[in-house]
Amino acid sequence: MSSRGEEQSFISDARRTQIIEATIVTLNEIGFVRASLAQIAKRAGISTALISYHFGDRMGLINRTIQTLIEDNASFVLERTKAGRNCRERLHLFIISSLEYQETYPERFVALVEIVFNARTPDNIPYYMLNDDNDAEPLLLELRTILREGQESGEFGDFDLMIMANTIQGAIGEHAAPGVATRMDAASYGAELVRIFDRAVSPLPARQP
Amino acid sequence: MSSRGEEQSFISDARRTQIIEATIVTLNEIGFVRASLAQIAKRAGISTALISYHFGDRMGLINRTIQTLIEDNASFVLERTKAGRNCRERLHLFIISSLEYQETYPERFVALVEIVFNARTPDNIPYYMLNDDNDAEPLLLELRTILREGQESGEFGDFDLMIMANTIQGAIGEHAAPGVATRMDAASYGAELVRIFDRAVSPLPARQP
DNA sequence: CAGTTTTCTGATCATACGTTCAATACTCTG
DNA sequence: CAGAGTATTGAACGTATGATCAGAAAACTG
Repeated sequence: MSSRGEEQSFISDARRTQIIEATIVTLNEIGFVRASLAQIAKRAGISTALISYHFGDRMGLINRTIQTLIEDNASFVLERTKAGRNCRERLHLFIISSLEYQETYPERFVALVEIVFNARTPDNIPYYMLNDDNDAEPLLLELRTILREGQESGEFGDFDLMIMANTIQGAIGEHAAPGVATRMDAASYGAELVRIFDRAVSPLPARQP
Repeated sequence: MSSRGEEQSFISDARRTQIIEATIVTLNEIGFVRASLAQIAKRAGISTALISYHFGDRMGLINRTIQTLIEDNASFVLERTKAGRNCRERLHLFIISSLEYQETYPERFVALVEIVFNARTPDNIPYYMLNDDNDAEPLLLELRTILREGQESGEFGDFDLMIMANTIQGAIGEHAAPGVATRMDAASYGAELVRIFDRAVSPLPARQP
């Protein structure tokens, strides 16, 4: 193989995941701005040169890390969501398990936020401004699918698909931020969100005769 | 006065606002991470030393900038919101004018996001994790007031005040991010949000006899 | 165990950053 | 218009950063 070990390899996969985990911890503790290669290397107990060796670039490391975080979050939520017997149930599970993920892996969620709102693509486009048609947002795509199928089956009423998906996503993300909400456990918060969006999504009741 | 011109002064207020405006433009164009004093100074057509002279610290500049942005946004929205004749109308105006602000001053909104999600307090606490009981979030406070008064007057139904406020705030913020939504004008997006939260907030219809 | 490849480090480099300071220009005021 | 206070600059400093490289160490292979 080439001297630059950027591509897949044998045992060093473990090293790479170790470095990524150290990156996540560092991002959570001191944030994107101060998460230098030196800080990450110290936390991983290795030299900074080794990080460059495995990921080539600092940007390479960041990209792999956010990829890991998104896949993690997505598989957690999707696994629990697919147990739903109908669209309404799947929407409930989507909301609840999303909040459960935040509560279970808060450092991973913070790391994800740190990258998404700090990093920019080589074209200088912020991650949080990125077009979402690609597969960088599997959860948003799943959410839209649930909503669309619910509309098609008549389970849900009439609303703008994209906007409702964004709104639900925003509500879930907002749970992490504000002080009061953070002090509330995910289950209670999730139950209330379910109540809110259950009404928002359901068909209008038949007009009284 | 002291040789360090950090406090209020005569004509140099203009300089300070000029520097703050340059900071906003820079944050919008290249983001928080790359928005160095040199870049800001270049855009303002002055030296970096002058920034330090007026704001003491880089952190001082950032704090003044975010303060300006929050006040700007708040006064824009609050001014339009108070025209509402009842809580429902005020909620509508709150949502619509918030989106209108984003559409009218996109670079200010981006700058606000860049700071909130990048900067940390001297205690290493991310801004987006800050407790919201203080006056750093005047719009969130207003939103809660609207919802509370609506509940007290019977205009609105039963829901968790804090969570509903967070949800609405998240929905508004989310408008800026996703590709599809960004390509939609604020008025249409706002109208749909109003529709969604009108239902979420209104009292349950009387049960059929 | 000899040879080859992969993994890893310490040292080094250029660069960019925020901050400081002495010196200069400007703007008032009396 | 002199003199005092204010505004502004260029240069310099110390530091931290990401990247590079030659070479050591380890792991693997035959």
